[in-house]
Amino acid sequence: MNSIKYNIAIVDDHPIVIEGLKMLLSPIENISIDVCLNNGTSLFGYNDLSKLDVIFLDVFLPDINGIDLCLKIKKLYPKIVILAMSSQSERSIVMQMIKNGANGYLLKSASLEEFRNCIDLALAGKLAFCNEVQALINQTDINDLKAIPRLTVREKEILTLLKQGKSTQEISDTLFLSFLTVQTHRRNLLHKFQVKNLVELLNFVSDNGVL
Amino acid sequence: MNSIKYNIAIVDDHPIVIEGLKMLLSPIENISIDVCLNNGTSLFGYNDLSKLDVIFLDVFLPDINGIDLCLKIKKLYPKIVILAMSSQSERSIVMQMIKNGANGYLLKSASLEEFRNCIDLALAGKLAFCNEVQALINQTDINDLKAIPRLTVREKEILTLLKQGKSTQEISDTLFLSFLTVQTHRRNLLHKFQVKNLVELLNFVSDNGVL
DNA sequence: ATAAAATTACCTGAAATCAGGTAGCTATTT
DNA sequence: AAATAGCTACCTGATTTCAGGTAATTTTAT
Repeated sequence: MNSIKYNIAIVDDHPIVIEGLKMLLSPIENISIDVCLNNGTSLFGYNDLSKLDVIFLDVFLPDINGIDLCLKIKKLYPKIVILAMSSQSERSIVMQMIKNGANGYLLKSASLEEFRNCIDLALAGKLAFCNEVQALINQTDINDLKAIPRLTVREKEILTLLKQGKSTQEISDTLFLSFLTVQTHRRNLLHKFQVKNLVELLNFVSDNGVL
Repeated sequence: MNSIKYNIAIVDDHPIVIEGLKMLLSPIENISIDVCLNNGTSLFGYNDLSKLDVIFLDVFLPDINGIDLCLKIKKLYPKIVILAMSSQSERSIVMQMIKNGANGYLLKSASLEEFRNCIDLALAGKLAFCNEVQALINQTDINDLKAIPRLTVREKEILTLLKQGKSTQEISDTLFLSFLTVQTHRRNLLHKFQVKNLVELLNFVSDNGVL
């Protein structure tokens, strides 16, 4: 056997999942698990990032949004195959992940056969989805028409505080901004998301994993 | 070595987690993994249930609530050690699980060392928690002092609509009530839950599984 | 049967949100 | 150098929420 070895990285904040993946990947001969990380930022501290062929990427990480992380990696190294993993199967998240260049999407509830199939497909350079996600992709959903707006840093800050139940006054106090400025940001957020009040905004945000 | 072998069962709907646990448990000599299941009901179809010593039990299962399942198992076989596992660390859930007889609670984000420690502790018949959960248990939480108020039927109806982002006017229209009546109910809800605005109310409701 | 709880509804007034507009300043990109 | 995007801040006015009170009617429980 002189076949090329694929260099693999696993990024997941659940050590137990990393172990499971190792177990799953160990019988496959032409791969080597180079590095396992439990957060997103340390990936950029990894020296041999450019040498990686495949990254197993958890969508929900403690530090960085997996969706944004995927885009960052792909911008730097478009050739790296990214296989997204998560526990929940929210259509919008799957779609965003694919839009950001992910080569596949696996639910952690997928069977071992599905995992193996997806790994094979991904190594072969194809898009790979577990059954449940595949079904999700096939159905055309209404929520897709409503694109998820891109938020600025300030807007994210304010949105986070709104989520905690803070009032405009409290937000302006904590961020050292004018009351009127915060009002403007709130209005812009409602407008961007096409919703009519704060609760609808927060519902959309949590349903679509915006933050 | 003629030490007694512990009979272990793993109940989790994520095959990858089962693999991870197998990997983790495999080096430990005095245990044998008897059965791995991906749902709760099939546990009762398992013939040698009474012979089990330890069950690793996922809290969120597709068919049965892990909290209820724990109680059922403990009623039938109080001697079986149950180690609960979940991804989220919600205090109320951890507390309920312990109340229902669980011998430990592990987050899937716990380190491998924490897993090993907890397994050792549990096998020794002690309560076992990962660090994060232990911290959760130690802190006397404000939410505990704040007892969950009992809601009337009407209040539940209105709360459900508020959760959907409906305004007072919309609620009064859908429930055929006066605008002023709905206002009164809203005020009563805010007062009952000791919160200052709608978002805080809805946060409390979803954090404590009120509805 | 009577008490307690729930539901409905109103009044008043303060506070906050929502909606439209404008506008200066800064940083970044082309 | 000019254009674009982001952040800041103000004005006005309508609408909604929040907070206090009272009170009649209906339902539920003892």
